[in-house]
Amino acid sequence: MSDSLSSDLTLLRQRMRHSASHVMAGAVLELFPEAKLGIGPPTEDGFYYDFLVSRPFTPEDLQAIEERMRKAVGLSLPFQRRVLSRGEAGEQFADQPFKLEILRDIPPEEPITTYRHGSFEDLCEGPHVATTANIAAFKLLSVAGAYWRGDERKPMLQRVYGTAFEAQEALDGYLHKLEEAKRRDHRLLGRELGLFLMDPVAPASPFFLPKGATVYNLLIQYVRELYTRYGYQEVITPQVFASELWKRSGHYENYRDLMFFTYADDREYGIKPMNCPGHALLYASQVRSYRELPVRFADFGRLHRFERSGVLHGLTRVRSFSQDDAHIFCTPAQIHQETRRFIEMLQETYKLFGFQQVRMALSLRPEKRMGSDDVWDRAEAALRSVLDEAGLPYEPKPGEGAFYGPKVDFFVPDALDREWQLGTIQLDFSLPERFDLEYVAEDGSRQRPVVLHRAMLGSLDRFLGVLIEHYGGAFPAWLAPVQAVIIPIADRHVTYARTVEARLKAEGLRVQVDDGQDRMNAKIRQAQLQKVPFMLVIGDREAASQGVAVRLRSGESPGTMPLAEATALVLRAAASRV
RNA sequence: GCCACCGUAGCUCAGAGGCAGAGCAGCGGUUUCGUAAACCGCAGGCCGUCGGUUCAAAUCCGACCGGUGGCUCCA
Repeated sequence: MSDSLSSDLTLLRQRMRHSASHVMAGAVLELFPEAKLGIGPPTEDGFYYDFLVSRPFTPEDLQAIEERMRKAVGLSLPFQRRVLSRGEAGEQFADQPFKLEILRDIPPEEPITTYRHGSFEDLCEGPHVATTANIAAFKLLSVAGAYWRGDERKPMLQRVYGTAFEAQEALDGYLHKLEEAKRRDHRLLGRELGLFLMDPVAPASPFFLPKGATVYNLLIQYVRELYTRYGYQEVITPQVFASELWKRSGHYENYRDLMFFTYADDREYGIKPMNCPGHALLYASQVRSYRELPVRFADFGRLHRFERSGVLHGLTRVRSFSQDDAHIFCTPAQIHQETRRFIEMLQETYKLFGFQQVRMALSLRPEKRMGSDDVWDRAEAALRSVLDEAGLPYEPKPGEGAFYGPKVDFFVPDALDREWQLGTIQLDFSLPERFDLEYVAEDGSRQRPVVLHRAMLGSLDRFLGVLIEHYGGAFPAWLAPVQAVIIPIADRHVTYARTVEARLKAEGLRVQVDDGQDRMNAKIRQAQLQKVPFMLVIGDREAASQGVAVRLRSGESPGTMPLAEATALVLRAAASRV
């Protein structure tokens, strides 16, 4: 599909979905005449409309609304645009307080327009499809609470979500994708594959079972290899710091609600939510020369953040986690080079995991900030030039930066085309000030370094959750917690199976013998369900020939081969990291 | 934190005022099998917790804890 075609389709869908939201609002008003209307825009995947109603919608209500919508679509009602004066509009929406509020916010020079289909007329810029019949295929999906204007101090409305497509097949495809996403849910796979569990005694804090811990540690091992190549030094820092530290770093003032505290000897301690203050102490522990910069401290320390209960989700939003975290202390002139090297490392890594398209967002100076304009100018320019040189598209986001510095966030689509934010690199002018960090420059003067907070995978817990969904639980051989299951057909084959096991283990492979009483068929089924990459079946023939019959989880069977050959096959797959 | 919904065996779920159920998993036995589920049996429960209504509560009501989908948040 060409770019112009795909953008035409995007526009068509936007219109259709916007129109569908109007049709939905019309249907809701027919069924709930007292409903007050919020807004009803199209979204990335569909549309929604917000309503203030006396009672929340039930699934039955959704059905009834959808039926009314189908009627309206069947009637091929034209969408008619109308330009109103402010007075007319005020009258038209006299009993719709939210619409009046929107009306007040429309700049005086802009025209007021409405769109009408049938007897329903809504304040709206448009555009819309020609008639309701153009809404080819739609479905209402869910209902949830949503604050008016996204403000938690404002009333909570009922938001009905739906989606619409230009053809039934496209809608079916989308619904199928939702099903597939459900099937790959890392919370289900995490249990089925024996990777991790959660327990109410530690809400939102994962327990990694042996298999999950294996994958987790393999990720760390991979990152450590990169660190060796890219010049990072790993450090280990405390878990709990007296509150003085958090006061000094500013976390106590700005981040306290998200921290856990503990008390001992009449002293208050904060459990670390971030590694940076600890690393600042390490940096400050000795006089630093410009010759040793950049200093890159990496830390896999466990972090705890008291996330609000409503935001928690599986491994992707937890209260206890580790990051592939590192802080780079460098001169302002080194920002460019350090950022460039980081992006190189990050792209190498994302490619390895099969995340092809990296999207980047560059968050620029906010209203409230620290550091001089000169420093911001140089920092932003440094980031821009790196991104431009990398030839990667990025979206500048004015005002979105943290008060302590600009940042770049990295997003990738997974196997189901869902986008995740993984990496980030954030400049920090505040931390060096607060900890009075210095280095001795060439001319002997004391200078202030800049700190770069950076992570490629982000929270490893979250990244593991993303990977589970990305791979659907079928980890590539290098990451699979069990790389091969050895399946003896009958008890008399167990002895030889143990020999095979010993041979593979000697090569550093993670293997298991299934010596249970099940039939071979059941053992294969079990290994398939556990998504083990290799199954090595051993019966009379194999035992006699000192070979193994190889089966892959794809269902392919390369057949029987000598043990040495099978070992090499598994080793190659594990070593290639693909 | 806010709105809605949900908590019954390890897992998936049935039971909706009157004796606590099934399948899978587990355990025991029989079977020794050639590429996705052998057969028979056994065991398994403070029905999330606390309180209330009732002769009687898994079931109705309330609070709390935990989870799910959104919203907000993600210095």
